[in-house]
Amino acid sequence: MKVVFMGTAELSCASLAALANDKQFSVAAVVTQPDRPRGRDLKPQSSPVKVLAQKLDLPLLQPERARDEKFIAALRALQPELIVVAAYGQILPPSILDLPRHGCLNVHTSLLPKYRGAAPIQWAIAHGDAETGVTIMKMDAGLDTGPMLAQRRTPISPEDDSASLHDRLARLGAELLGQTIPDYVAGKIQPQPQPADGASLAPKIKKEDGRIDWGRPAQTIWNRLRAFTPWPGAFTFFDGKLLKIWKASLAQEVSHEGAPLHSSGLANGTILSADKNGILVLCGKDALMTIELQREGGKRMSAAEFLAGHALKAGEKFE
RNA sequence: CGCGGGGUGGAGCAGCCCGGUAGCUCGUCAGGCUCAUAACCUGAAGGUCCCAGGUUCAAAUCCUGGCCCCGCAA
Repeated sequence: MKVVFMGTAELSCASLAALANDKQFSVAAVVTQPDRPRGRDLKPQSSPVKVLAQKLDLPLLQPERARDEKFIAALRALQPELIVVAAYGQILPPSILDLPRHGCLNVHTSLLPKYRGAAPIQWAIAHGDAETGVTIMKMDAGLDTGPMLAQRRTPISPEDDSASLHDRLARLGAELLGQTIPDYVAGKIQPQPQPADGASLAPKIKKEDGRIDWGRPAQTIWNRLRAFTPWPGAFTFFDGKLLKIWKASLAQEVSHEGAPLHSSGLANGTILSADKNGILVLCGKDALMTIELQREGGKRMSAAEFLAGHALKAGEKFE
């Protein structure tokens, strides 16, 4: 069956690979975003999908805008029977959605209708959800509102951050896609409308989302830290410099000099202790044990390494 | 040439502005203390100060050119 694949991010690559490796599919073209300035020199860089497509020796299309008439004409000329979309990064017009006989399928990394939008993985962790998953749906004109074909769940563990969950969901999505398409095309799966209840949006993450608000409960900060790792990273300021926190653990029932924390009178963000186990920081509720961090311009390192070169004393504050 | 920080014993940093014996915290090793320890005390080993030129009586330090790492930005 002739398919066209549309994707841009790293997440898309597993799905593209699955399609390309499966003999029942023939990938007529790969559509990805144009090369964008990236990296330290701000030079245009290929998207991960472009790199993979070139490696697989697949035809590549990089329209500036997906709704461009010329691009749509080119797409139509390929006569795809199905279009598969995964983290492409542009809204597709109805003329594309209706172009292939079997429509457009999308791999979305959440249990729809929860977390529609750009950053479902991150928000599932940030909200402390016990599980998330991946959904294959038939695209319609709305934002991730199309009827669903298949879903698969995965638990979110305390060790998960967005990087680990991303990789797992990318794999799951690719697997599920390969299993679902044949049944769908054969008419064995009827797309089911998304439930009206439980819908929510997972908006794009902004840099500022990574800024730690020490006034929040440690549990919340910890969830957000894992959600925003590796990007944009959970960060705070110390000594006027940006300080990223890569890893931390929750420290509940902490006391300060024998007294419960909330009556200590200390400001949120205050360093309660600093030793090789980590840097313990007071939060709105409980405390956060910082165990891996990185100063701006510096390398990522353990708290013990950091403390060897930066004299941190109890009582100083993270801002 | 988008902006900026950095490369100093094994790790993390100071010293550089204002050239003149390379220092700190930790690790390692040896000894001591201890029922014992990741604790404490004493001592020791370990460095082409990223590379190549230049200036100078003298360069980690000043100048020029490279290489590498990182933050911002995307």
